[in-house]
This record gives sequence, C-alpha cells and structure tokens, in this order.
Amino acid sequence: MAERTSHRAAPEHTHPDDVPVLAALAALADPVRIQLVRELAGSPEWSRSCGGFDVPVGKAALSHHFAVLRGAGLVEQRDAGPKRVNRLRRAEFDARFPGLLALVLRAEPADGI
Amino acid sequence: MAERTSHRAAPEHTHPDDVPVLAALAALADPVRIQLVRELAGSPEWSRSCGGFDVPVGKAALSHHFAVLRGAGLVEQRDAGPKRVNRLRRAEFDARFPGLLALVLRAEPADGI
DNA sequence: CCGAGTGTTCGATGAAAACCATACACTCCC
DNA sequence: GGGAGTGTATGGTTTTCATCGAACACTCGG
Repeated sequence: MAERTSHRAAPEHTHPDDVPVLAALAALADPVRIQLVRELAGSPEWSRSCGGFDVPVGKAALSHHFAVLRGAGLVEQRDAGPKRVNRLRRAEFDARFPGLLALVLRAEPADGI
Repeated sequence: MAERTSHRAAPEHTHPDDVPVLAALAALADPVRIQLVRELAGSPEWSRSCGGFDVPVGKAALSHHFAVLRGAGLVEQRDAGPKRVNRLRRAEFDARFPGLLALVLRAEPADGI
C-alpha cells in the first residue's frame, strides 16, 4: 500500500490560501508564536523539532501554539522518528499575505515585541 | 490663551512609529475593528463620526474599540461639535507597517472575515 | 520487550478581553 | 437654561484564550 513508515496520525495542515485574514492576524498576535516564527525563520527548513525552542511555556502549551500556527498556514510539520520537525511556509504564506511575514521577522526599532 | 474652543479632553493618540508589531496585529485581529477600519478606508477623511458605523455592538464597546485603534496608531480623532470624527492614518501607518493595511482592506477571496 | 525521549490530549485554572447597561460630561440648538 | 444628541467612564458579567499538570500514544535504541 502506502509507503508510510509511521503509524502516527499525520498533523492536519491548512494551506495559506484557505486562511482568512483574521485568522492569520490572530495567529501572529501572540508573543510566543512570534518568537517561534522568528526562530523558525532563522533556521534551515526541517531542522527544528517542536521541543527545541527556547520558549517560556510548557510542552502542552507549546503543542497548542504549533497547532495554531499550522491552522494559520504558517508552519508545516513532518514526523521524523520520534520527533516532529518544522518548516516555515515562507513562499506560500507570503503569496497569500504579501509582506505580513516580513513585518513580523524584521527587528523592532526600539526593542519590544 | 489657547485658541481651543472645546473644554473636552482631547483624545490621546499614539503615533504608529511608537507601536510595537504585536500591538498592531492585536488591534487588527478583531472582526469589529477590521470592519471599522474598512468602512473608514472607504470614506473621506473626517467624514465619519464614531456612532455612524454599522457595527453589531453597543456604543460603550464601540468607544472601547476606537480607543484600541487610536492606541495602535490606526485612527486619528478630532472633536467636531458634539461629535468626534475619525480619520484613517493611512500613510503614517503604512510607513511603519508596510503592506499591513492593504492586507486588511483588500476583499477576501472566499467571503469570510 | 522495556525504558527514555518526544509530542498530543484532556481537564481545570487563571487572566485577559469583549460586551452591556447605566451614569456621567460635553456641545449644540431652541 | 433645558433638552436632544453624542461620546466616555464605571462596574459587573460572560466569553475567550493561554497555561499547566497529568495521562496517554508513538518511536527508537538497548
């Protein structure tokens, strides 16, 4: 049959084209998720597992944040052994919401978030 | 002294340059405020008073939403007689967050917000 | 097969935000 | 000055969301 090696349910993804603006904005209007997106943008694709982020929340909340980012078409996930590795959907998301990712990724003038 | 005609406290404004990205995103991540911004964008400047919006909330909540929009550098308000008229800070906001307003103002592909 | 590592799900808790109804302040016009 | 129109402030309710702890699945290596 399929050449699937994992017996685990694949994570549900939403393509950026199916994401309303409101959902995209709401997904990015959170300091933890902004940090995740930024760190993800500074790393090669598929190089970061969910647990490998320096974020001040427990792993339950972290899992929830990744679900939100997936639902907003911002990240794609793939199972790699026991880990789940991530990729920022730069091109696709930027095609749907031009300039939005750039706003989040650029450094802040003063400092803050 | 001053040539002020109103004895009412002028509304506090925040310039877009002083607004963190997170605050801008949070301000726009609300369906009522998105509608306000859109209606405002489709009207001449200073032509709309706060109460003149077709929005499904009471006037207390409406006043709160305008305070949020002011704090995010999105709208400017001025007293005109008993009314308080509004203006969308298009150029200034776009200079600080290029493309963000355009994303909110463009029509949605499918329908939703 | 067992144990360590990783991520998700569940239930509950706490904080933040939206909302309303009321009361108040101000401006204008009669 | 009185009254209608307009917006803000306050207090309290409801909803939403982020978070945690604990329990559960899955993968891999010994």
